[in-house]
Parts: sequence; C-alpha cells; structure tokens
Amino acid sequence: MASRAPEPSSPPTTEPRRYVPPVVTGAGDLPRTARGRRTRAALIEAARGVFEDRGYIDARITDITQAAGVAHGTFYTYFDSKQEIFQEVMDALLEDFRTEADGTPLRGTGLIDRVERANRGYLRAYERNARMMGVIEQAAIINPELRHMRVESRRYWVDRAASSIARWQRDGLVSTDLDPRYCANALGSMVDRFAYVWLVLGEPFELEPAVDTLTTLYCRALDLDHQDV
Amino acid sequence: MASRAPEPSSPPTTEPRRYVPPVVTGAGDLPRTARGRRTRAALIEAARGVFEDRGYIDARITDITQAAGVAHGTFYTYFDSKQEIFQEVMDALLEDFRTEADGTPLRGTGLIDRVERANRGYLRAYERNARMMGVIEQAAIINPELRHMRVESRRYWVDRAASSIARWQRDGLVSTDLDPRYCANALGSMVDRFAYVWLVLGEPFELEPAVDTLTTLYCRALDLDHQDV
Amino acid sequence: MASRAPEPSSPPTTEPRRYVPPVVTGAGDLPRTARGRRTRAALIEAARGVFEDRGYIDARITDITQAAGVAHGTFYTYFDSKQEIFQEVMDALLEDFRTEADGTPLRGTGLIDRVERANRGYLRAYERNARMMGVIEQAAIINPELRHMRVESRRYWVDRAASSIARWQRDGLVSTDLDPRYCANALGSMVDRFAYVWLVLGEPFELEPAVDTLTTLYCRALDLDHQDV
Amino acid sequence: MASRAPEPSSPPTTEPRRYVPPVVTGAGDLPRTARGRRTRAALIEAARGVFEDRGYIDARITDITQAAGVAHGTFYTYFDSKQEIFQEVMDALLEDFRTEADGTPLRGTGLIDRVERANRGYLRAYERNARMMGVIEQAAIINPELRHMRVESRRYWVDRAASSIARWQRDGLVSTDLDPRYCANALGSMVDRFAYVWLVLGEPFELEPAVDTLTTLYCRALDLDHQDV
DNA sequence: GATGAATGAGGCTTCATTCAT
DNA sequence: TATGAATGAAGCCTCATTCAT
Repeated sequence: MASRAPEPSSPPTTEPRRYVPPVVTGAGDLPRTARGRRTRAALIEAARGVFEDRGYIDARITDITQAAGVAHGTFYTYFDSKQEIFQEVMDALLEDFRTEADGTPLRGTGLIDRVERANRGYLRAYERNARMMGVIEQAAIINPELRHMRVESRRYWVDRAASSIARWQRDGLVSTDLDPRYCANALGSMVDRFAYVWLVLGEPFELEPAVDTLTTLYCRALDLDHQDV
Repeated sequence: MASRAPEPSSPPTTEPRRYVPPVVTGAGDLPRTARGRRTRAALIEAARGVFEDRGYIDARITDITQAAGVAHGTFYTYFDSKQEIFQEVMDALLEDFRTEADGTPLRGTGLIDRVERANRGYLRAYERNARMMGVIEQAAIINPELRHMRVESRRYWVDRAASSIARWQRDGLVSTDLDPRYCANALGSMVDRFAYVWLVLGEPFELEPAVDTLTTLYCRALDLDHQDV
Repeated sequence: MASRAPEPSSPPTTEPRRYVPPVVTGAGDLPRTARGRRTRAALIEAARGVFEDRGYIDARITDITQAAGVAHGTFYTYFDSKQEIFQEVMDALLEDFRTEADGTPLRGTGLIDRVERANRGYLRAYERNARMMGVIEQAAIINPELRHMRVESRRYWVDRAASSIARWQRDGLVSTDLDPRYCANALGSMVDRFAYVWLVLGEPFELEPAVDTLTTLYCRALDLDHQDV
Repeated sequence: MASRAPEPSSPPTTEPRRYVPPVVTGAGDLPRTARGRRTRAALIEAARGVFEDRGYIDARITDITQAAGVAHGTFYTYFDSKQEIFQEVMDALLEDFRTEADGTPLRGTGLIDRVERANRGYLRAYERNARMMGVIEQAAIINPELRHMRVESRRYWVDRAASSIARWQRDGLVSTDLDPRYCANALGSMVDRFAYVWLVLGEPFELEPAVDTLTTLYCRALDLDHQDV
C-alpha cells in the first residue's frame, strides 16, 4: 500500500543531499576584533527582525545591512549567504526553545504533570517565537539544508518522547500494543501542529485551554491517566 | 456656449473617464472550442507535473508550456498567473481528497471503525498525492491567497470532526470536559502532520501501522474505545 | 543661425519616409455584403470610443473588437493594423472639422467677421472632438505615417490662411512687410495651440472670450482692424 | 496568560506588521563616491543621446546602459525607471532654456526690443534643443507625470507674459479690453508652436525672419508698436 | 574591516498578427 | 465572413554576489 508513495527519502522540492556540515569559510569563526564582533552581532539581530517582517524568501541582504546600519558589502565579511545567517538565527532560536522547555516550572510530580509541563513549555516558547517559527517553516520548505536542520531538530524532540514512552511501557504504564516511534511522531505532530495553527495561521485559541486539551488528549491516548492514580 | 463640449478641465488623452474594463484574458470561463478545452486541460496536467518536480517557487511558466507542448504565450490565453493555474491543480486535488476519503470502505459499524476509515482514507489520499501535498504546503506558506485556500480547506475537515465530537458528547460517548473545537484541531493536526512527516519529509512509516496507531490514539484520547463495547 | 538646426525634414522619432499612399490591401474597399459593411462600421465606431478612452498607444485590437462585439480575428478581415483603422477615424474627424468650420454662421460681412467665423468654427469643432484631437496629437507624434497625415492636414489650413493674407496684401489691407507663409503659420499655431491648451490640457477658458481674444489678436497683428472701417 | 504572545489572529509570515520601507535603490541622493557620480552623469548623458535618437517610447534601458558603457543593472543603481532619468534630462534642458532666454543680448531698450529678445532667445534655445523638444512633446503626451512637468513649465512662461501684459495695461500701453491670461496663452502658443512646426516638424523657416515675424505679430496684436514711438 | 558601486543571469507578461475551422 | 486559439519576440526589473578602494 505504501508502495505507491514516492520515495520517502526524496521530498519533491529539490534533490536531497546528505547532510553536509556547513562549510566553514572565512566567516566561520568569530571575528577577532571587538568591533567585528559587534558588527556581526548587529547583523544577526537585524536579520532576525527582517526575517520576521518579510519572511525568508523576501528578505534581501540589503534589508539586513540597512537594518544593521552597515554597508551592503559588509555582510559578506561575516556570512556567505542568506542561508548562513538564517542558520545562526535559527540556532539561537532553537537553543532558546530548549532552554524554555526545560525551565518551565513543574506543577506536580506525576506523569501528567510532566506531560503538561512539556506542553506548556513548548507552547510558551512557540508563542514567544511565533513569527520566526512561521518563517522557519517557510525556509525549511524551500531550502534543503535548512529543512535538514529542521528535521533534525524535530527528531530531537520526537526521540525524547519515544524514549519516554518506551520507558513507560517497560514500567507497565503504557500499553505495549503501541509502537513508541509511531506514537511519539503522532503525538508530537499534534502538539507542534496545533501550535502552528494557533500561532502562525492565527486560529484563535488561548494558552491554558490549549495546554489542558493537549495534555488531556496526550495522556488519555496513552492511557497515562488511568495509571497515574 | 460650451454646451456640447466635454469638461475642459479633464484632458482625455490619459485619464479616460468611461472605464473600459481590461480584457480578461484567462481566468474567465472555459474555452469555447474543443481545441481550447484540450489545450487548457493539457496545461493543467503539465502544471501538476512541473509543480511536483520543481515545487511551487521554482516552477516557471516556461516549464509548464514546454511540458504541455504549446507556445509560451498560450499560457496567458487561459491563466493570468502561476497562482491561478496552481489553484486549479489544487482544487482538483482537494476534490480527489474528499472523494477518496468518503469512498474508503467501512470495515465495521462501530465508532472506532468510522475513525479508522476516516484515517485510512485520509492517509491513502495523502499517499497518492504526496508530492503535491508537499508543494501545497510550500505554496500556502508563500502565497497569501493560496494559504487562505488551504486554511479554508483545513477548516472544512476540522469542522466536520468538531461536529462529530460534539454529537458524541451529546450522546454521552465523549467526556464533556473537552472542548470539541480544541480537540478537533489537535487530533486533526495529529493525523495531518503525521502524514506530512511520513510522506513529505520522508520519515519511514507504513500504512497499516500508521492507521492503527492514529486510530488507537484518536479513540483513546476521546475515550471512545471504552464506550464502544 | 538656422544652420545649427537639425535637418528640418528629419524629425527625430523615426526615419521619415516620403508619403506612401496607404497600401490598399484586401481591406481597402468596402465590404460587398451588407453584413460586412455593418461589421466594418461597428469596428470604426468602436475604435473611436476606444481611442478616446485609452489613447492611441494603449488601445489594443482586443479592446476594439470587444467593444464592437465581434471576434478578435474579425478585425483583420477589415483592417491590416491599428494604424489603418485609426486613419479611418481620423479621416472622418477631419471631414467633420471642415464641415463645421464652413458651416459656422457668418455674423457680419467684414474681414474681422470672417476671421471670427473661422476662429469660432475651429474652436467649436475642436470642442466637439477634443478627446480625439488629443489622441491624434499623440498618434501623430508616434507614428510617422499618421504624422504625415496630420502635417498635411495642417498645411491645408495654413495654405488657406496664407492665400487670404496674400490677397489682403494685394488689396492693400495688410502691410507687405509681412511674409504670408510665416504669418499664416504663426497665427494658425496661435489658434490651434490655444485650442489644445484649453481643450486637451485642460487650462480653463471659455468659448466666447476665447473667440474674442483670438480674433482681436489675429486682426490687430495684421492691422486688419484699422482697415476694416 | 497569553500575555507575552503576539496577537494570535495575525500570522506573521506574510503580513508583516512593522513596515520596513523597501530600499530605495535609485532616486535618492547623489552617489557618495566620485566614481558613482561619474557613472550617474554618464548615464544621463547617454540617455539624452538615446532619447534624441529613438524618442521616448522606443528608448530602452538597454540602449542607455550600452551607450554609457555600463552593465544593465547599473541603471537601477541610480534610477528607478525610464521616466525618472528622462526627468533629469528634461530638467537640465529646461534650465538651459531659461539661461539662454535670459542671456540673449538686448538690442535696444524699447518694448519691442524686449519682445524681440525674448522671442529670439526662445527660438535659439529651441533650435539648440530641437530634437529633445520634440521628444519632450512625445513624452509629455504619453506619460501623465511628465505632462504635468511640461504643463507646469509652460505655465511659468505664460505667467511671466501675463504679468508683463497686465503691467503694460496699467501703464496705458496696452488696451484694457484684452484679458492678459487669454492673451499670454494665445501669444505664447503662437511662438512655442511656431518653433515646434519649424524645428520639430521640419517646416522650412529661418531664424531671422521668424524672429521678425513673431515679434511684429506679437507687438501689433497688443498695439505695442504704436505706443513705442 | 568597511564601503558602496558594478555585474548580469533569469522570468514574467503583453499583444499584434497569423491560422485552422 | 466570422471565429477564437496559438504564436513568440521583446524589454523590464530584481538582487545575490563580486570587486576595487
């Protein structure tokens, strides 16, 4: 049945490449002088603003240098391309994401509390970075290397979830008729996509009911709530 | 005196008063001759192929006319822009989607069977149209009008699901502590995004376990399986 | 002094050609059937409206056929080009111009009365055809053959005026220190251009004071008013 | 709750809220480097030549960059459109016009001498710029903004003349039965259009008789020659 | 390091004209 | 005659990247 599907490893937009670690050009390292570091930081900050305002495709190098208050050519002193500076912005964002997720306060000690904390953390981080999240979606869909980054990032979260589920199965908390990888992907999709529909597409929701709903569905789907007495 | 004269203060050459609507080249109705209908259909078919191969952004009008074997200008006899022909392709696809979803055989008569049928139908339609689904995602993220179409289409499915959930609540099958709209969005996101991750991003899954997992999670999340004895 | 001027016979826009009488193609003669004559007339009428609304450059064949309610290709059954149908429209207009000019009532019998009649007639005809006059100016400036027509038409009026002036000189009514051709051109320019500035460019004037002013200036310039006692 | 979040109803990806003004490529100020100024000047000079040779409509950006010996894209470093560079050329020309008109030697001290000087100055400036004057006529007839410029420029001359006539009336030199604005427009039209017919349309005239005729007609029309004893 | 000018490939769209029915 | 589909040349403009100071 799945046989009619396109090769899964070959998304349509462009020919997939094995992940080539970003070529470290002259721009790879941090600038040596303080002035250089300042300029570089200004460019990254400016770039984030421009990406948020115009999206990935419509962001022009000119916009970025202008917003940073430097000459056009200066951009190429620090970055080789739009993609490269985008990766910097994206890295910072994903880092913020992880930090936020972990830093969210835990309200209780049960499994449901943990799930709730994860969901709340994710949604809050998404809220704060909503505009860039939309842009990342756009960029990832267009640029193969950026897509790779995004897929990798996704895998990080999904793998964590899959490990948890597997552990819960070993602990007898979750039925073993479920495949952890399938479940983690499905439930991760649920949370991630819900955030996108809400915060990027603009479907009107609110944080607390969203957290509640996602947490309830998540736990009931795994039958965690019956175990968690 | 100047009675028959036009208003002197309104020079005719460049600011016409009577507005003659510009000729609507394409877009209008269907071509009047069989030949025209053939050409138009050929363009749409060619366009789908080109979109699948190159994505929305990289698809050029030239690619489409070449694939259809007509002159470049012929495109503009039938369509005004890439967006317009894309909408045609997308319409056809969404139609196919609905048809497929409804036509999937029902394996039993219980609620779970119905959920399963919906999920299997959705995934099968997604499979068949995987490449275009990816392209639609791309296009919708870039073009506001296409995004609108996609959001509307999404709403169609979500509303259906929300209605079902509300009905099940009235029938005492689903706990009333859940908001149908939140649930429908979350669970719809789960299925839709899972399909995307699998069939567009290329995460390796298979149809039957996917249907099973999604159906199980969907039903347990709503506690449908306890009722459905 | 005049030596630095560009070759007078070589206006800049395009290479001047000797006047080639319009090539009589298949379209030259009137259609044989009544239906054909009707279609042709409809096209000319439609063309005038389109030219008035959009100017010469922006008028498209499509606009004309659409306004005439015939198929696109039908145009070429009767005309070979936009220029050709424009000439038809222009011919009719110039004819109307001459008729109007001659038909204007003569208010008295003196020279001044005649000058006034000519001016009033010219301005009234201009008023009625103001929009097309502007378009003719545009067309003549762009298309060498149409410019030729316009120059010829201008010459017609100027020659008439020059003849009158020469006659008046022979009759001792006008000082012989003036060159009739120079005068006729200058005074004709005055009237024609005044009409353009008023009725095409939209400078606000009114008919009667305009006639008065132009007539007074015209006659005093030639000292006709002193003779005309 | 969702306090730090952006308005959910406003998706960021495509409808940016903060408006980042598009980079103004050309048009801005003068180039900052000498090289840039040189290139810009070369483009303007080349443009004038191209306009003279091909007219406004047929002048292509490519022609201009080729004539200036720069790459196509360089044009857009300094100008946004053909219209914009044309305005520069036109500005320079009108400036030259005013300078020339004022700088023409005054042959005597009477009113007639002044009129003659103005006419000679105008015709000489017209002679020197004949080709561009024709092109300006073309451009002004086609492009609304350029027409506006031209109308404004015309108004400048006509207002000057109207002021003179009004003054002469106050001084008892010109009959008060004439409206200065009507007269200034009519007589200005005479001179301007005569120059056009001569130097653009190519009707054969010569400078001195032209100056004489126009001056005589101008003065007699206003009865200046009777006063000027 | 910083500047800003120069480059040029690349795609879209229009519309007069031709042509097959 | 009338129709309307098909043709394709032609020019504009953008903007990432390179380069000379």
